[in-house]
Amino acid sequence: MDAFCSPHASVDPKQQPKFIRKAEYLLALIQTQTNDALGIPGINYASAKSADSDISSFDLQKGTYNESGGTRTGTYFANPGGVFAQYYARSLNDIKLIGENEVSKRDKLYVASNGDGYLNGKTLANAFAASVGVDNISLFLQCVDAGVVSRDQLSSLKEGFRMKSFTGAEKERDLLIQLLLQEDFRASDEVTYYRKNTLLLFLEYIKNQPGEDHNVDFPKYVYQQYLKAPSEDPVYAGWYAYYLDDNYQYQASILLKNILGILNADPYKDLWVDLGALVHEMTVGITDILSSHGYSGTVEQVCSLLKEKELQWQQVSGAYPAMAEALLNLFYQTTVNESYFESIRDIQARYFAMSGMDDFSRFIQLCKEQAKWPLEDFISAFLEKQIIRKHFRVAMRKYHQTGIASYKFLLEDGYIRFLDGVEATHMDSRIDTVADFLRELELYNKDGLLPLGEECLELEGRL
DNA sequence: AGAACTCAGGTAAGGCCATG
DNA sequence: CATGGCCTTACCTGAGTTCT
Repeated sequence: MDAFCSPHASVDPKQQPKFIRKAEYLLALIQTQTNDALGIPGINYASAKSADSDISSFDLQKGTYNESGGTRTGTYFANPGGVFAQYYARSLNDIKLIGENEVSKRDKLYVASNGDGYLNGKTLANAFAASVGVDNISLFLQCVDAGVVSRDQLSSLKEGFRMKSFTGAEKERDLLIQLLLQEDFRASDEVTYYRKNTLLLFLEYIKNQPGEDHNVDFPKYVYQQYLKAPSEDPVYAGWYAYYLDDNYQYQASILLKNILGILNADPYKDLWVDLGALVHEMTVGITDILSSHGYSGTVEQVCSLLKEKELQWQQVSGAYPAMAEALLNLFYQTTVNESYFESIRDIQARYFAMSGMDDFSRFIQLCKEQAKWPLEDFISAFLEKQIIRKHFRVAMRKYHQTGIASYKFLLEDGYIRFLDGVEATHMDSRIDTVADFLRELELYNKDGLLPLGEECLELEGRL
């Protein structure tokens, strides 16, 4: 952005995506010269071009816009604004590295931010420029301007644009660490450090898992810590609530997936099925399995049975065992976390209010309200209202808004009919991405915390 | 109401690795 | 070496939200 804005400050913002796309494509071409190009956007397209020995120099215009001027097909990346607009711009704006200058009502120009108390984009851009080197920067910009790059030029550019290492770029690395640990950009008057505290919590997690597989679930770790010592800290509490909610969404998706599986198999395949009868049949199938494991009676009674013993996990196959296990998991989590109900609800209201998602605190509330219900009544009502009708309601709302149908089944006049399949997958906190970033910054490695990581914890009084 | 925007999960290709 | 299942990576679709 800094390179684009300084010499081109008065340029029509419509030109900016063209600059961005050429620069991104050029960067991908440069990475084809290295043998460590994993994670570089557009690398497949760039590699294919690079492998074509008939090409002696690369046309950046051709790689970024197809013959009809579109970007969707035949270019390095489909999104018109490039990787920058699709993945990075919103986040960079949130952390104040870039801003948007409104040129006209419709057109905005991305600019590197300049001052205002946060680490700003210009400072970081300058450190990056120093890491890459003046000669490489000017050659890079020269190629983008000319719209063409030769194999020789790519080969000399690869020395400067090393995407995976901060060796020789310590200033830039230290600024990035500073960036991660600075105050959150404020949406309100309250000063917060949720990002910093999450990152420090992650480093503590690494520190406390010496020699273990660092891909072990971070949210689960925080959840377990919270159960040992409940904390008012919104970062602890937030990840605790996140974990519970994630689990709820996962178990609910297992229920939906299996309902769809039952609908899509004999004897219901391609038929309209009486919803009430179907729900009854599924409930019988599930409660038979639960009672064979000793879980029966009222909701209250099942929950207190779970209080007695640790939930035993087994490999299960078949729709009803999977559904029974999913429901048992939710009852178990309810039992374990019930005493924190008020604080979970408070966390949801304060920090996740915008998500608009069904959350686990509602499930706990259902269990409280329907504590005296027989288990089969609770399960029937839950499957019908919270799983089946819930999906239909959401799909219908989307259809009203957009005209795009996403129904997995049809529901009419008390009858249900399968339409399409869906798989149960984990929601994901994307903590892996955070982990990669902290590792690249040399805060830790596979053996554990590194001196820089120790230093971060020490500076923040976490040792 | 419809366009525009944002992002998370889906998908497929390709690499890795165990097995025989 | 061949086979095939599993995992990771690169890219894109389309769900859901917000703007006009």
